[in-house]
Amino acid sequence: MKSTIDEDLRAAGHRLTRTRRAVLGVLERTKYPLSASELYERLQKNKVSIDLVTVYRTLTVLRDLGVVAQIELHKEGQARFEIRHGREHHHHIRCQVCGRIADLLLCPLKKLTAFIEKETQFIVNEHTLEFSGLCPKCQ
Amino acid sequence: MKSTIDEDLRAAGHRLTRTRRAVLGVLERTKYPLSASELYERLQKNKVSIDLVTVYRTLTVLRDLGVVAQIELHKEGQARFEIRHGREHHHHIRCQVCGRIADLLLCPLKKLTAFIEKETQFIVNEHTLEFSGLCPKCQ
DNA sequence: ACCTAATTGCAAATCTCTTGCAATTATAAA
DNA sequence: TTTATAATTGCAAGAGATTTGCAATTAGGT
Ligand SMILES: [Mn+2]
Ligand SMILES: [Mn+2]
Ligand SMILES: [Zn+2]
Ligand SMILES: [Zn+2]
Repeated sequence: MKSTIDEDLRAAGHRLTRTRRAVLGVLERTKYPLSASELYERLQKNKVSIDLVTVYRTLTVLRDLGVVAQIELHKEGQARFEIRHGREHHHHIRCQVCGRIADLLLCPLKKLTAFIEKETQFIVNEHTLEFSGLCPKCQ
Repeated sequence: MKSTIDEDLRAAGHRLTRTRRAVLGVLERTKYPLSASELYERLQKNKVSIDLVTVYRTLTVLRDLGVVAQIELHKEGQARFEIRHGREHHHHIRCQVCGRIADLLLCPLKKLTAFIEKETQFIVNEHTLEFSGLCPKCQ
């Protein structure tokens, strides 16, 4: 039933290279979604030399495979990515002052999605749900 | 109780100029959120000559005043704006094929917001909720 | 009419993300 | 192992959206 990331990549004709392993490693170790440039910085700290372009291309591949999720937070101007493989679908809240992002381990949109499909006659494939406000420290 | 857009602008030390009136006019007449460049094109068709930079600056002012809402749809890469003043808070669904955007005249997040505030200790100020899928014509 | 602050246009800069292309590398067939 | 083929990567350049600097214009109040 469940496949490994390596299997997912190979099934699509891709390879799990050293650089991809490094990108996945950083994402696995981080508990909130990272932007491409943040990821790039962390790789450099880890003495892993990968061009920023390669980070983007890697994220595109992993996102298209469904291994990582692309998340766009309100007014951030840059996409963020986090591991999706083997994790529960969830949403986030972001502090407008310090930028801290916390997971919301829930999704309340099952019923609403069915309702919207009936009302609009659209087929709903995706949704984004994001909150922002003030974290405990910044209040 | 209710203020006019003109009053809102003046209260903040701004002026309701001809160009701002033109921007607001286009937004009033359009039933879905427009990007800055779309707005710019429509102004040109209306023989209103306003620089794209001015469109951006106008939208920033109106957004900060709460007169228009800034909406970011998943993977669109550009912000959209629609009149908020005097309208009900609501959300949208976008067709992944033709790009058509429809209003969803609902918001199911009152209770969830209270729950999240209790759970995370954040104060929630904003949320974004967006759906995407296939519209009836593109299925 | 005069003063001051707000507004605007134009050019240039930023930021994020993508593309072209040649060099490198992984994988598997021969 | 050698060879062929396709995937991967880096570097330079390009694109698209949005912002900034600055001088010229304009709106409103006194
Ligand atoms: Mn998360
Ligand atoms: Mn709307
Ligand atoms: Zn969800
Ligand atoms: Zn809502």
